[in-house]
Amino acid sequence: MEMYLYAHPERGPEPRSGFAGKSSEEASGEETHPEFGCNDKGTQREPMKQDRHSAIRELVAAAPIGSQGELRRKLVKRGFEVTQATLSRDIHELHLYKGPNGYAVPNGAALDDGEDLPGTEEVLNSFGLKVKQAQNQLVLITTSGSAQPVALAIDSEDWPEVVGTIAGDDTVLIICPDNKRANLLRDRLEAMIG
Amino acid sequence: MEMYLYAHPERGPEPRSGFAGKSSEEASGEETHPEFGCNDKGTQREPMKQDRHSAIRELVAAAPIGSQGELRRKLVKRGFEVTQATLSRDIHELHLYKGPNGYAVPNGAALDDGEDLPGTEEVLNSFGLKVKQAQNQLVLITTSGSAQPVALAIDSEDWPEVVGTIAGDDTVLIICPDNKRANLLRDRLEAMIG
DNA sequence: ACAGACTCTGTATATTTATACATGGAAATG
DNA sequence: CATTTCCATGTATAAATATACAGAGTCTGT
Repeated sequence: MEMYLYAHPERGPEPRSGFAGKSSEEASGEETHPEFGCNDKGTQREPMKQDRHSAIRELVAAAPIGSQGELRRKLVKRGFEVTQATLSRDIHELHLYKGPNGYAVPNGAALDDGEDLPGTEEVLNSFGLKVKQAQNQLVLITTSGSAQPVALAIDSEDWPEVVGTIAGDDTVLIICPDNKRANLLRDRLEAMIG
Repeated sequence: MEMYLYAHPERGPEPRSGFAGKSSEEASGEETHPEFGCNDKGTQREPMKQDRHSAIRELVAAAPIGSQGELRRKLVKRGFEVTQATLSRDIHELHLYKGPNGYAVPNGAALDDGEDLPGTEEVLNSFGLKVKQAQNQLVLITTSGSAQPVALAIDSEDWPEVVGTIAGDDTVLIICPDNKRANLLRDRLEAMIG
């Protein structure tokens, strides 16, 4: 949900899921033992959470961790006594992902609801320099370092004249179905470059 | 553990998780209804699973899907009648990740465990989305950030139909000797994507 | 020092996900 | 054709994850 250190669009309440039995992981009774009553962590102010988060990041990066119970055991070995509930929250706060190989740190790509599409016309007008054609291929020259965003904008247009784009640093290669449509697209792009 | 087609270092039995109540998602009783007895899918051979997988990829890419129940409802709207159990398996087979924004397609950047070349079939199955052809050129769309590793895998195959490849962020351009062989290669790649 | 606002966390439980079994159909075998 | 093998999938249920509540420290202002 919170999108990490980014835009944070956030929408609904975003429910998560549940818990129940004892779990084969924790085997014997040892899951719920930090005394009982309730809180007690205040041992040394509160930097504890920070450290725990760091530890989690390390552990997750080091070896595949498939469940919060497993993570909990590893944390205990490092001296962090916490319950599964807290780990669930930690994982949420750290924006970790869970996949085939257990938990993983986020790798960019996650931007789902990002609404920051600048608009092809705008981007081209700002960074586009010129367009050249070679049969069904178009080579779009942009200002240094802008090829990537420009290609992204073009891709998002979903134009039928565009089969695909590949961007370098200041060059975007656009593959068109055929010469005819490459021509068409070239005119359109040139118009946008102004 | 079926392990499927992938590198999957996977260690032990790798347990997953559970299920229990009725879930607010499915509200009234309608989750478990496809008759009962058992199988019945054999309707039209078996391409059904393939289509379902494609649909899942699309839905997941289109909007944030936070649970399998939610995914199930969207699939039903598209005509796919399946149970949560099947979706759990599908998601496993598609190597999808679940994060702050719901399910997401895998990101090539996460390939840090294995040291050996993953193998074209595995990589394509995980990151390949679709193939388009423009004359003697093929444009392979991959999940965000996975083009590089996919291109690498294809290059290492040393196929005679491949003259060369160039990879961007989510697009791989493959140059073939001629249209005929581009066609041949396209079919092969599509088969590997599933 | 006390009340109010916050934060962090545990407990108990609701929700979600993964799996052990079992079934039925298609394709492969004999 | 009967038998054996796979495969995809449903059902029931175990396992895992998220959350509603509530309590205990910490701060702050009065």
